[in-house]
Amino acid sequence: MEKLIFSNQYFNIEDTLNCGQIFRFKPFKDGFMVNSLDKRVYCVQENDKVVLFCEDEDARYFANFFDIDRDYGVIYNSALKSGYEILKTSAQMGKGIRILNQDKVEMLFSFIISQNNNIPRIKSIIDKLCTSLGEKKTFMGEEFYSFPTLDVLSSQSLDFYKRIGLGYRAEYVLGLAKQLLNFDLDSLDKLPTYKLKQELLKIKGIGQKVCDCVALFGFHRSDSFPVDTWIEKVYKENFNGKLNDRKKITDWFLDTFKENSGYFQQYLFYYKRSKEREKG
DNA sequence: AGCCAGGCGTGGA
DNA sequence: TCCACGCATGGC
Repeated sequence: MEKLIFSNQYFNIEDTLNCGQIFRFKPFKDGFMVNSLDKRVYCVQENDKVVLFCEDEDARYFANFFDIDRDYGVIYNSALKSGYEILKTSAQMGKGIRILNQDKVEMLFSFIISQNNNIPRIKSIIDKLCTSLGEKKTFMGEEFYSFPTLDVLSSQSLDFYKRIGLGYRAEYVLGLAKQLLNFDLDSLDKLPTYKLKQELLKIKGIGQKVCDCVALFGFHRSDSFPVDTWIEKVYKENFNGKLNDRKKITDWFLDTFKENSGYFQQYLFYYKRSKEREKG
């Protein structure tokens, strides 16, 4: 078992997990179990440290997963200095958010499932995918299931996907699985962001918003700014925005925040969604 | 009970 | 090109 220790100055496990970028995690003892592909890491916040436990051979994977080489102080401070009060407030609340480096395939499936759906239900559907099609593994005496392989995903019936609650998205998921079988997503790494998005948009079921999420969470393109119902709300209520078209709203934020867009988007999304849930 | 969720594809103007 | 609409399901 490997133990990785980091400063908590710009690293908070709970905020990083709850800000909507990842769906495969659960509270465990004093911390959280987090899954990615066929791997698992146990994360705990201890005093002024974040401690990660994983298999020895996964140490590098999870160090990169949590984006540990990036200086989030620079990002955080430019959020404070942006001149937008709501962004300052959001950043202060989400100071410990990091943008994870997640698996590209897993992100495509996760976010094609996410459209017109709510986060608890997205989690539940992805969990069903893993428990019914994934491989059973053991970590720290706990059983868990890996994310299914493309071979398995692409050989399911349409009816299977409908049964686990995907509704009209079932066709998208099966189609995605079949298309990815013979496609290497890493080959898109070298493309500029606009070109990467052009490629992702060719997949049926993937529109602007899902495409932006995959570019940000799977390819770490921080010049992406996903606009969903929550962000549209922030835009109108807190930025006094007048645009209605989501693509144009995305472009406005990209033009305003440039390379910091993706990080700021997560601060704002997390803040707005937390606020709304407090009320309810 | 009824509105809404990390939206998208389609068909008609 | 733009817009309105339907869509499956279940969280709240």
